Amino acid sequence: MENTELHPTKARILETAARLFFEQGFHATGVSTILREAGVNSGSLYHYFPGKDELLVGVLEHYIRIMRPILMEPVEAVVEDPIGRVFKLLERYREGLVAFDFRLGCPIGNLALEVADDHAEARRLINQNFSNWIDAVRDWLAAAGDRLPARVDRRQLASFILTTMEGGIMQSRAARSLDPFDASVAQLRAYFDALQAEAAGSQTTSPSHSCSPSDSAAPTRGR
Amino acid sequence: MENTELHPTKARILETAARLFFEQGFHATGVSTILREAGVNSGSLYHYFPGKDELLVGVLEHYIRIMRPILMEPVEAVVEDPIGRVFKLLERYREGLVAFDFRLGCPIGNLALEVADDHAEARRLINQNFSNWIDAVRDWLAAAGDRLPARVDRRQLASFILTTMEGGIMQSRAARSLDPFDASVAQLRAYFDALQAEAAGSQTTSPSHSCSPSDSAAPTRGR
Amino acid sequence: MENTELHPTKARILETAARLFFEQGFHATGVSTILREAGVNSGSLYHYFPGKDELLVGVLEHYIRIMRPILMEPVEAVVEDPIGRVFKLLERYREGLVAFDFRLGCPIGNLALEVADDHAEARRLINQNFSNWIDAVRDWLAAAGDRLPARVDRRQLASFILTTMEGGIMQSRAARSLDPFDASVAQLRAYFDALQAEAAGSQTTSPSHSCSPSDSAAPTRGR
Amino acid sequence: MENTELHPTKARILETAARLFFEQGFHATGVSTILREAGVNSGSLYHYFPGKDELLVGVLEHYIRIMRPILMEPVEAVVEDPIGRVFKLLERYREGLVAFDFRLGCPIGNLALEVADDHAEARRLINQNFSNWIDAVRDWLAAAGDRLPARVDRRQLASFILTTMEGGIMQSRAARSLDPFDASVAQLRAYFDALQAEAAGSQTTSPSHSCSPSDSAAPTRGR
DNA sequence: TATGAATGAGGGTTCATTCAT
DNA sequence: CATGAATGAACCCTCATTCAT
Repeated sequence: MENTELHPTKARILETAARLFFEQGFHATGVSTILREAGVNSGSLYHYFPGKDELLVGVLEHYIRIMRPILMEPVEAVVEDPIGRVFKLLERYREGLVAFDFRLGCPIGNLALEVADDHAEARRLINQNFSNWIDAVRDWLAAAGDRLPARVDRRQLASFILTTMEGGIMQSRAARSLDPFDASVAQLRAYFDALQAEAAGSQTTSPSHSCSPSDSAAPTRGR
Repeated sequence: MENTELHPTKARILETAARLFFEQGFHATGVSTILREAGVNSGSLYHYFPGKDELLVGVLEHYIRIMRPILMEPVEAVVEDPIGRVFKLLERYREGLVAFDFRLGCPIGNLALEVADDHAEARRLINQNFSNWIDAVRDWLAAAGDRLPARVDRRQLASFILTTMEGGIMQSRAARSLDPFDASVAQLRAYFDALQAEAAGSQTTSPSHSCSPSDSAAPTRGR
Repeated sequence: MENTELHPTKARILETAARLFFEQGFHATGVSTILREAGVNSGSLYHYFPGKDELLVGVLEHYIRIMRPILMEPVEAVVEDPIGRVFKLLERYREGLVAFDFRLGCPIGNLALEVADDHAEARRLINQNFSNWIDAVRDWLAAAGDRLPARVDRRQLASFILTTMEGGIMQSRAARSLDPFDASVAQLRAYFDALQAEAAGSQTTSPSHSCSPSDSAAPTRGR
Repeated sequence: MENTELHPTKARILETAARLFFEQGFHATGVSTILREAGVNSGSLYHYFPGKDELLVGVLEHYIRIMRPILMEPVEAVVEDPIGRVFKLLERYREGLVAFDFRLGCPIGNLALEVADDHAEARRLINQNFSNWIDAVRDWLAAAGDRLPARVDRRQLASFILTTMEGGIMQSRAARSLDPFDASVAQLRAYFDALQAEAAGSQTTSPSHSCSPSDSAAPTRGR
């Protein structure tokens, strides 16, 4: 569905740049590498993008377009339970860590720390990516209804989930081990358990279909 | 105390490189910039370091040396309460965000995402930095004794605190706002409250000097 | 009246290129700039002109076409006296210097020094432009009849007037001041006065309607 | 004498750039050509000059340094008569036209029309070159004493000589013929004759050692 | 005719590094 | 140890031009 209206060459440039920025970082990726791997020559790239910075902007807009279809919707298709979706999403990132041998994490997180300061528009779009991610998760949390205490701000909690993902991935990449990621997710799970217990305690209705700690997406190895 | 045994030129190179890698990132910092700002010339740099990569290694070792004296010890000097120290430390990073207008966060976190994949030794040292950070916090948590449930792995929890810091900073830099950082810290605080409540519930001893949620370092604005 | 038979697109290309070559020089003007400012695309330009060099040729032919209508004829319409026309023409260039803040001078002169060596056809047309300019002024001088000494070659003198204009403009642009131009014109005026005096001395007829030095177009400031 | 204190590499870059800018113009000369012909590689050039623009500035400063030793002093060594020096100097430029087959003229004049508008510092130095040239000639004219009328501003007249040279060269290059240059010099000579006649007429002393028109450096062919 | 995507050589410049002094 | 000139590959980008539609 993505890039439907885009010129194929432009789409190829965008996808190649996205991949390389993800794999190597923005500064470490030379334009010539993008050109070679996209099978395009320099003039064409600069026909579509004024410069490397604008290509970065294009990549970040690309991520905004694809986030829901390739990240949230697959999770929603597989898991029904709102809170289950949260941990399923985290599991996806966990799988990515394994699949790419800890060398890749979250493309937005990488760019956030590398380029945000110097590129105003890029920073804005990185923030937009984060914001959309949080909003999608917040919608799941909202769907959890009274299974979470009313006092808990759903958007703050969603932001905390993003925090857990990004912070967990950062440590696991450095450690080349799932342990830190799993540890963080386990603690988040414990927090959710406490929240659900609190919500259940302050209610008259039956605390049905709770997510038990035991079906955690992240088995807390090394505990 | 750091760099006591270092040649002053080497120390100047190291400190300049550390600052510039922090401010601009590793790839975005040219060797010539380091030379200019350190007031040395290339021959001197390459006398002390075989190359830019090894300079990065030196910087990361430098961070290992200074972490406790400039990060943990000041916190310990100001706050006595073990759990209070955790949130005081987070407050330090919060102050850094404000002081540098959201353009600087955690130097190790930046490098972790930018260079970890390609530099084996750098990755190892980044991990060592994280590990030392976690161990220091774990020691504080251990000092909290039975104010936290026995079932909670102290090191896992310390790692989760690092996760909260790094993930919160990443979002706040992108948002150029304290809100995401504060939101994450507020959720962490809520988790700690739950843990302390649980620990207090399963005990006969008096739950003295608990850190109440109200003295949070991070006012949860925008909730 | 110019470009009557030209296709409007071709005319627009020509006028835009002429303006940009004048403002920026030939090499400093990119084809893409011409395209953008003329509102055409590359295919159209290369439909009308085989390349940038031929566009230059077209521009020089364009100048040949417009020189008399926009340069000589307006002068002739305003001034009747043949010698007066010479200095009126120089005054026009003086006004151009002021109007464009010394950043523009004579379009042909610019191209003469920049491209004449490498473009045979361009050099020929630049020479043709100079030649036409000189011929027009020679006609004026011829109309002055015996007010100038018979021994003076009218075409040589006309060439010297072109020399004065080009050399004066070159210096005034460099100085960002009218002084050098005015100085050169003042000296030329003095030369004309001497010539007219000589002619008057060797004649029996009345020295009517002489151009007195006092109505000089170029007030000799800074003398 | 020039470049005595300059590093040999820097001097070679400067001389090569000066020659190429002269032969091809500033924009038409690629940095890579300068590097190749100077036998230097890019890093070295940028070690001495921040960029191509500053190299241009260096070249113009170079011209300021060498103007008197290679232009004025040889003329002074050969010709004693002050006014004779003026026309000897013009003869030198005439010889240059012939020697380089009308493809080279005055390096400063070329740059004046090509780059003056966009490079503030270059424009200033071009003006300085012109100014120094004029001052040197003015000194000769001053030495002519009462052989020229007192009413004639010596510096204005010197500027007019520069004008004659630049305007004459421009036309001769376009024409690939000495005729325009010679024509302009012939007219200038006629003007000088008139001035000297005027000066002689208003004096009691004998008009000794006048430069007669017949010993003109520029035989007025094609008259 | 018009359109604008594609071409690829070359533009000026910076890079990390080496090495003679 | 220090100096700073030298190296040349690589950087991002623009150039004039071609060509399929």
